[in-house]
Amino acid sequence: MSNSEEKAKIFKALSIKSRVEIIEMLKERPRCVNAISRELEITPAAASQHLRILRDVGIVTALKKGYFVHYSLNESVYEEWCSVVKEFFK
Amino acid sequence: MSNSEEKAKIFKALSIKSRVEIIEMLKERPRCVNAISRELEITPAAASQHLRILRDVGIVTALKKGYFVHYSLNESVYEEWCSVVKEFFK
DNA sequence: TAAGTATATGCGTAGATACTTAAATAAATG
DNA sequence: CATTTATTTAAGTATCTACGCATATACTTA
Repeated sequence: MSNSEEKAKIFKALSIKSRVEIIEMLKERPRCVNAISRELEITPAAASQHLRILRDVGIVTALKKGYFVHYSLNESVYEEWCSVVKEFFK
Repeated sequence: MSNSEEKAKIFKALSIKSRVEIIEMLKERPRCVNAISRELEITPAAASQHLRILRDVGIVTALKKGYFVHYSLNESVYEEWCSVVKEFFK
């Protein structure tokens, strides 16, 4: 994947308000789908779908605990994104 | 516009490889549509449409010179985007 | 004014995307 | 085992998007 394709991929994952907000929330602490959907006032299905997209690009990880799924920020991918984006916006 | 909506708007404008590349090019120096379309190997029409989208969000400006239109980065908007993005990725 | 060049725009198409509802799956618990 | 709760997935719909082509517009120059 070319450099600009990589950047576009990152930006695309964050091109929707709900997903930006999910990342902001997960920067504070991990949360389950229900908590996310309640805070963002979207249906659990919609939250789940956004989380799948974020999982697909690796920025969040899911950990099943009982019937809750705890989503958290993937710190190493986040750091990677930080450098890529800072390199673009320098 | 909410803070995360603003961020999503910025990310969305950059969610396509061609547009990321256009910004990279314009960071170097202004260019006309033809130069952009040739460098990116896309039709002038496609370049023009991407430039319109980038113009709509204010990140580039168009300056007509004869029958060339010189596109350049809007430095102040770019600086604004830098702070918004750096605040998100800190 | 005719021809050539640069850019913009309208329109159609194919594919992507976001969202909703409903059903399926999985785990906990009475 | 039946019920409840959390999450995912499927299916459907509406909307958006990128792109190409054709055409229009604008400007230059012979």
